[in-house]
Amino acid sequence: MNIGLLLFIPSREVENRILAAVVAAGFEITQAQARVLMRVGPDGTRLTELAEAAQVTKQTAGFLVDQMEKVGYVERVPDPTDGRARLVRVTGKAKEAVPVANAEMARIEAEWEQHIGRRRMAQLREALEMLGEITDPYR
Amino acid sequence: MNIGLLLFIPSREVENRILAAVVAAGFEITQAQARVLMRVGPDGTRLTELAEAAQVTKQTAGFLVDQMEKVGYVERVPDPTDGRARLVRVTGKAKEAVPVANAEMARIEAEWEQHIGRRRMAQLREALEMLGEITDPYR
DNA sequence: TTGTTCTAGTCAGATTCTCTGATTAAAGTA
DNA sequence: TACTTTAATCAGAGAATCTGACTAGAACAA
Repeated sequence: MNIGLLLFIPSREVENRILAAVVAAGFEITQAQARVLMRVGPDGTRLTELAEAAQVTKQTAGFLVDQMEKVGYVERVPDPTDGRARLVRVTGKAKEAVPVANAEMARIEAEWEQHIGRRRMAQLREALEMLGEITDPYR
Repeated sequence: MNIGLLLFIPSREVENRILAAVVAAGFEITQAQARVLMRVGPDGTRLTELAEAAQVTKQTAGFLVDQMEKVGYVERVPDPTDGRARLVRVTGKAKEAVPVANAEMARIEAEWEQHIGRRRMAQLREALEMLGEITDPYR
């Protein structure tokens, strides 16, 4: 079976479940917004970088950041090192969602480990980490 | 690092590259259409099943099948076992894209194997196949 | 057989996401 | 200074997706 599909299925499972958990906890956020939000670094990240990391155009990233800014999940602050740029930063409000997401993620990982075993789970993660080195445009 | 993201990145890489290869070969198809098309079985598949497998609503699946039908990649035939249903079938025209997609997939897998090694590649596939058992709504 | 309920698919309408192309302002460079 | 590049935004359009309502056939219960 096609490894692209094999990757896609659990990837979507994780996305769906984490989003559902976060939304159930009262946060108003969409999948597309979350994909961008996930890529915001601890000290803020430029829009252009976000766009590249999330693999969308700057316009799309800007659109999603606009929405998240409106509901207060991110803020834009001037970049002190470059007058043209602004840094997108995650606010405290959005950070409250992190433990919710982590809890659901832990639940999923536990289920998976239950099914495929601890050894294979570790191998899966190792292989994926390495693949990230050549496929993640963020690095 | 979040395993959802770790899965998402290479998954999108595969999608992007296969789509690009197929489009470059002269086929007019989109990512969303391809995701549905991939799930059509050898003897045809009902729209409802396609929707479930591709994790979209019936309306969305219908919309995408309409488009693919217009350009001749699929056809709808009555389901002999159920007067309400119709089977979506892949046409010969669309099947011509399969070797193109397979070739690109092979190229990607070779690159990956180059980077992570044959053993890890096999472990990755094994783990993903097993995960599919509990996460693939098609099965 | 005859209702009643369920299922497959479609229609209508709206929202969300995403893109291409053009523009502005600040940096970098010759 | 003048030219080129870069970060971000504006404007407009197209693609993908959804919710809700509907039709026709199937399944089932009395």
